[in-house]
Amino acid sequence: MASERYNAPNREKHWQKVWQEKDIFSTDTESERPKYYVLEMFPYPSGRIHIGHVRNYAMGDVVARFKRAKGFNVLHPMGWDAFGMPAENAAMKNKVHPGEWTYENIANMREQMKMLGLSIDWDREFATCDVEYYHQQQKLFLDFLDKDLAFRRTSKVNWDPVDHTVLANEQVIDGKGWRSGAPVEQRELTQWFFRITRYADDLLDSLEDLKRWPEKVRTMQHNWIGKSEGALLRFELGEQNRPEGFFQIEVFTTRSDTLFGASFCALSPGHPLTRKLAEDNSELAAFIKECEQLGTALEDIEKAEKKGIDTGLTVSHPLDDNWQIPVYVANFVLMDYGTGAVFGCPAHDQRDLDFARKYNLDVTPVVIPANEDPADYKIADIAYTGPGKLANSRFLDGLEMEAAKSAVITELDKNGKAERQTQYRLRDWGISRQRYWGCPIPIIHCKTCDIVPVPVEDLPVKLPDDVSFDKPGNPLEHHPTWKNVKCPKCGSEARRETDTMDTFVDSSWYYARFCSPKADVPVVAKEVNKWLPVDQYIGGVEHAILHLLYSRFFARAMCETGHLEVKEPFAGLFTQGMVNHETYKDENGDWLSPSDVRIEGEGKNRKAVHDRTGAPVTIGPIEKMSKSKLNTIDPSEILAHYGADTARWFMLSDSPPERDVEWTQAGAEGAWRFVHRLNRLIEEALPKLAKAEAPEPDDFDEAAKTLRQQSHKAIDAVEQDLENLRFNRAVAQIYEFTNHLGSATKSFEAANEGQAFALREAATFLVQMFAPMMPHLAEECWARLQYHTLVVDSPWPKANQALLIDETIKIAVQVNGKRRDELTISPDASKNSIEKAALALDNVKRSIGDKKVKKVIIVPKRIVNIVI
RNA sequence: GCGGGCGUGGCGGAAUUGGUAGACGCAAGGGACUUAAAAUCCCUCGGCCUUUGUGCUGUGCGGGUUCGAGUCCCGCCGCCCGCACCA
Repeated sequence: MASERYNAPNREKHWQKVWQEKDIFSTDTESERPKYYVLEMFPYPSGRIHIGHVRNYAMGDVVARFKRAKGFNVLHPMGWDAFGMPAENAAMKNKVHPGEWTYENIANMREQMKMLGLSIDWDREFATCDVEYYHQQQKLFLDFLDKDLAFRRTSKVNWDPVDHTVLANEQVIDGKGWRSGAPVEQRELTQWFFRITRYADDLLDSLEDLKRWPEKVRTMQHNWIGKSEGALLRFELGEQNRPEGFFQIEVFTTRSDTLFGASFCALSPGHPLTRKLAEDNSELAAFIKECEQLGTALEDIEKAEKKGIDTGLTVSHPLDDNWQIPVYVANFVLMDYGTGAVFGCPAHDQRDLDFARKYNLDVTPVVIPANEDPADYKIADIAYTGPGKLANSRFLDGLEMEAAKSAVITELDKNGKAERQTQYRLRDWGISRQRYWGCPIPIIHCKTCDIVPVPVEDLPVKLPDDVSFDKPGNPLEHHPTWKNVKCPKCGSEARRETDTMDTFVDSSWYYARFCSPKADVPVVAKEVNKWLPVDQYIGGVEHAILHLLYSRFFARAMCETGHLEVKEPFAGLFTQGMVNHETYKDENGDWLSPSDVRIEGEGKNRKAVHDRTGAPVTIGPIEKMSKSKLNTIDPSEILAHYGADTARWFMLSDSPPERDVEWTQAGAEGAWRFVHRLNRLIEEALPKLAKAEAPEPDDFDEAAKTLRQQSHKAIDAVEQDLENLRFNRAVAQIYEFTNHLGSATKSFEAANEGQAFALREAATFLVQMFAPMMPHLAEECWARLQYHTLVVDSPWPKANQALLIDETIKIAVQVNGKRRDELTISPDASKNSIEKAALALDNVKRSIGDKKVKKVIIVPKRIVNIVI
């Protein structure tokens, strides 16, 4: 009777075909059911799916299938984030066209993803490098331009002076270009920007409404926008040495209260005054050059040792003309934030303190903590940033910080030396990229008409196919004909904009495009307003700020340009953790792939050798899977061997989805065994089950009733876990329930009507509760249970509330916080009767001894604590 | 450097959100079945103790709040993510 071993890969193919033939996953656009839009962050088509993708898409698929079972009309699309640097790198390395490389990768990955059995509406698939997609994106750009949401200004880029090319931050390694090895320089280029700062306040305030976003993501975005209310202060330059045309330094500060603690002013290396001074100060010019070699990445700039140069200039203190303050140029002052200049108050800012110690500048505390005496309060190595009362500050002495801030601004405002100002850390979004493989910016530069948008009817501006990557730099720049065009306005010789858009632009509106993926407008209002916002968006935390903030900007910008009515694109967000794996190195210290490594022994004796040569291998730390460390697992081997259900189940088990997981062979095998166990269990239970259409009997014996309670509790618990994306807990529930059903299958009798019914109910529930996670096996079992339907179409069972309530519960009894016994009692027993019963327990009596009971704490349904 | 997060047995983790720490799974050990193996099934499984208990101890480390802390507060340590041109 025992069936053939379940051939998962084989049966999975079968069920995928059935779903496809019945067109199960095409979105029903006419449905009356409530909509539910599930979206996972779409993948970059690197060529092969990654186990992290399996985790991400398995989660999304569980949500999609679960919501479908709950009666929603589900939209669950998939596409490709297909523009970007890797395609160009491949082109340079392998002489293959980026487009060809990308589409080939997409084909491979699509095939792999289809093996996962995802409930995706593949009819809506697109790649961002499809002309049809970027055509619409170019229209959006022109609309943004119209509303002044797109504009040009200069900004700095990393410049490789040998390759004559712009470098991405990740291409700058220790201040040198990754290919040429030449020290990077900074260059000012005129580039295109999106005016995200227009919505700074709205992007900030609306975070509060995103109730189904992780708190940490909201906090990160809040800090990223970085609204700070402060003051703009003006320091007059001393007449000595000051360059022509410069009279003052403007400084933004949130700590105007510390103005009497100022001991220096510092300019950014990029400040106009710095530039001017450097013209005839070679030391300063060299310093600027040194700063520029750090590249444009903020991280590198802030990690660098704090350094400065005394310019020899002084400014007068805004509140005392006789007080001269030295002016430095410092590498930690950012040109992009505030005014590019700061005043330093070393006592109350750590960076300023470090700088002051290095250059022997005064450190005068002006804010004194409550428990300190102003007369002898000194700052050592740590700046004091907390609250306190002002001291050493003339008319401010004794004031609280906030009062002092106001007092300073009010005083300075009288003679125009200060005004209140709000600053944001958020900067406008630079979208220009000097690269080929991106969406062309639809602009023509004409000598007479200046910037001319490409007329909508002339769109799309297609990327030319005949490009060469032999020369470093942007192939569009070198293209002989593409670049040269006639001006659409005056007809004279003009040239195309050769910058393409940041790939973040592509991913900032794809969620909207999925609602009408074939339309010849960016979005069809009726569709997009019906489906948006995305009800559940799932992806990695690494996108917590940029991608999600840009998408929120785009929705707003698309509202302003009349495309959308929904300004928040993602109502629910879930950020899943990464998949990690052990790392391995051979004797030469080179990384090894897990597939080349054989593990021997267990626990402390565990060691690794090279699979083919037997050479010893060092087991390294468990790290994020990355190509450079070779610790990636190719899911296609897993899929071919164990099947999709095993891979999906394992990725959903154990680890909470928001946390990282480690891929282990043992874990995969455990999941695989469970697949077989379920299959066997249904097989074994079959002869004892009531008929599919059998009515509910009037009577159930104790055993049948217990199983029914377990079934209903399990379906209820799994429902709640899936609703809250706690997949690991749902998995544990299912394991536990499977154990119950396993015992019942052994002892129950087919002839006992109540037992047969309870058993069928349990088996049915079990299949339905694991169906979202292991959909293929579920169809297999569903068919075996003689239902002539598909489990994918079956509605989620409703738990019977009456079966969820226990007649008695156990609560712990503590004496002085230590557990001494437990009490079995009715869940609605009164406090009084609980206390009586608890005090009557032998163990409790012994623990109390002859001591006096001081207090009895009773939390109904939870605990009793007797304090003696 | 700045911002955010995480830390519980050999391992992944659970803990009704302040109420019996270790559910469930993996690994391991023992046993059953088998000519044998695989598969399967059953049992044990945080640490300590010449007191095996109604015992002590235990959630990264050190303090604190509370009748009660893995959970809250303060201070450390370690790891991870982001930092605007990787996607």
